[in-house]
Amino acid sequence: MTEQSTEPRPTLEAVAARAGVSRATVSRVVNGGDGVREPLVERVRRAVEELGYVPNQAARSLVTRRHDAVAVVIAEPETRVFADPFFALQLRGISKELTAHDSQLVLLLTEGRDDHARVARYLAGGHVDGALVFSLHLDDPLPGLIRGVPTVYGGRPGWRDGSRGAVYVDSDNRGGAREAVRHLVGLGRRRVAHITGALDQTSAVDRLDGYRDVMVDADPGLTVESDFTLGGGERAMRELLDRCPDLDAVFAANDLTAAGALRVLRERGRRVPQDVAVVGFDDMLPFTEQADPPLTTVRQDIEEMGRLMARLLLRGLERTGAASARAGEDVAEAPSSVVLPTTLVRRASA
Amino acid sequence: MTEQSTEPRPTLEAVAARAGVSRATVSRVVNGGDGVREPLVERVRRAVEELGYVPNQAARSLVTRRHDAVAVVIAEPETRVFADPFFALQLRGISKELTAHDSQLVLLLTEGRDDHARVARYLAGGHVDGALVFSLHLDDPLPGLIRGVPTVYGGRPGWRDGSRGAVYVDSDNRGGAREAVRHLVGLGRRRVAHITGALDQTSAVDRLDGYRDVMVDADPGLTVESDFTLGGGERAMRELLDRCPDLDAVFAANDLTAAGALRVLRERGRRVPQDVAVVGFDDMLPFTEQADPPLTTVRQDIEEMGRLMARLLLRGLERTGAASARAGEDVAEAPSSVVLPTTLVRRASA
DNA sequence: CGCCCGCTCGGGAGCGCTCTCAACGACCGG
DNA sequence: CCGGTCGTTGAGAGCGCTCCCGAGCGGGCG
Repeated sequence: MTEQSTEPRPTLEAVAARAGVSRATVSRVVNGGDGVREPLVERVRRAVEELGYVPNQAARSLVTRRHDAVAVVIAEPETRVFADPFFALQLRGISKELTAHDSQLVLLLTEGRDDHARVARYLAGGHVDGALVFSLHLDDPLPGLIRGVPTVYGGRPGWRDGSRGAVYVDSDNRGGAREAVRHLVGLGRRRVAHITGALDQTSAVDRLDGYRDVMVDADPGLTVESDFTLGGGERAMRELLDRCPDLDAVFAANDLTAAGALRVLRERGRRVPQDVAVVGFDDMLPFTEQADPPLTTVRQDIEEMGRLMARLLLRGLERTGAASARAGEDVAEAPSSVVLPTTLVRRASA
Repeated sequence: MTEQSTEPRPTLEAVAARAGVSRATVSRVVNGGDGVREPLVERVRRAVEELGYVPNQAARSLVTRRHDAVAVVIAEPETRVFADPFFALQLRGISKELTAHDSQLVLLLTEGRDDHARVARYLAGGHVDGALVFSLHLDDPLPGLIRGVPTVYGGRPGWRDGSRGAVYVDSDNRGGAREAVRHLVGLGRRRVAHITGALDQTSAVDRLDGYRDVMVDADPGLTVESDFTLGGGERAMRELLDRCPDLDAVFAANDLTAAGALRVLRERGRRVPQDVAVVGFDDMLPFTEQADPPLTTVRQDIEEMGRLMARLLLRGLERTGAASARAGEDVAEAPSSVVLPTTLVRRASA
């Protein structure tokens, strides 16, 4: 392992001495250089360069109370998270946005219940400026434990009392589901079934609601609860076929579920899309394109969701910290939740 | 967005006042309580509890020069990373181990070349105690830029000069490949082809070497270069079939590539495994189990790799920082690289 | 009985930085 | 020509913590 170099890193003091100015001046230059005359700026810059000076973040945080770091909390009791590229893409979007604002990403993965306390303590400890939280489940205790830390949620939190002012970024799950089902109906399908996702997640609930919006008088037997997994999709599809052999379309809560459905349909000798049309949700590439037949699905821009979450949080932080805002300047609005549109991607399965 | 509470967080001083002791004593209790008599410990603990005191990490780091944080660097010029659960699982292993040692995980994703400098600067800035680096590509400039930060690599770094003492954790790619090919040979296959991974990654090179170890005199035409992707696997399989129509087995550098191969084989009317046996690499679940036919593949324990990387790094840090080690106590060995075994998982495809 | 040692505890310095405030010129208007 | 003002710089305090050192106090041993 590469060893830690023992030579001490240069301090502000050292740079000041070398440049022949005071610590305060060096500090000013390092932090943008406002109010320092050009020749001095130049001299300080050179000294910084020569000494390879890098500010000590700990010392800085100690006085500024800013950390230039944001926690990303992924409460993840199940392994499903890692079965699709959802979080990876989201992280990527978040990372991009944070990097652009010189903020670091502190990743907090939880393992079971006890861990929630740990995460809450960490957040309360003021190590980070804010938090981005993926609250997957309706009964997740975490949101209740987070106090005093600006937070943006990924996906609408499922609180009974109407998500009391929480800021979140979500896809238009309900609208997307509606579009998917309308598409199936537009194809002339009348017996449109729905395989739900795990109904302790708002995304699954919203997609189910979207389905119901269009299929107002649908046979309740055409809806079967599942869990967003491939195996779950298979099981659900078998149950549906047994119960309603005359169904002519399936709207699955996500692509993985749709994949399970496709497999069972083939197994039972139904042709897709001739006998049964299938629509998924997510547009999980390259899987959807490579499926047999290529899957018609509802696309959501996952990376953009991540980017937006970060942007919302950072904007909120700026606002709070903007004591220095000039009078007369518009104070930025408190950020509010955003619901991103979805688009139906038509391929061969419906 | 939940607003930042403005009431100031209690300091050591406040706890000391409440408990009627000095700052130093509170500090001792907070850091383990050695050398403080029981009744005092109790009183301090209660004061901490009542005030909800949480140590200010910035202040602490300022003097201790420890951060209890480790950077995870993912140099990721391609999107392949997010197509399989590789990094997610690795991260999970890392996270588990770090959590157990009260360390935080700072995630650094890079976007293109300029970002390497940013990452290097951050690491040099002494924000973290060490780094875990996934150095995917042979020509990756990052390892050269990392100075003075204890580092453990994920996967053998591909330096020409023999990886000069770098500590890494890797799977036994070569051995795993050998086992896979031997299995095919054991099945009576004589024309065993290999679809390589992206050969600018050591894992791909090592798997190719493993293949060659067994197929010493193989027709060079049976090896075709690819890139670890599904589409790449398809292309490679087509090329192979055109070139060597008589092949009776394929060892693909990973499961995704194998999936592409399976698809093309079906398309061309070859039965798997009767006409052509196929083995993959990774055991990427649930995909391998659900493939048609279920894929025989070489499993590597990705999560364990992550955990091990973190453990190695932390052990190295302890060693360096263990100035307080009692004389006579064995000084821990400098950690050295670990190569994890792989196992062949036999399913239907070979 | 006295001395010395070891265990507890508190005092205080200082980690590297930011930020306020005062000092100092230069410059402008009256 | 002088007072006021603004722009530029430096001095110094202090963020919350750790850790060194020395004071105080028993207790064991000679």
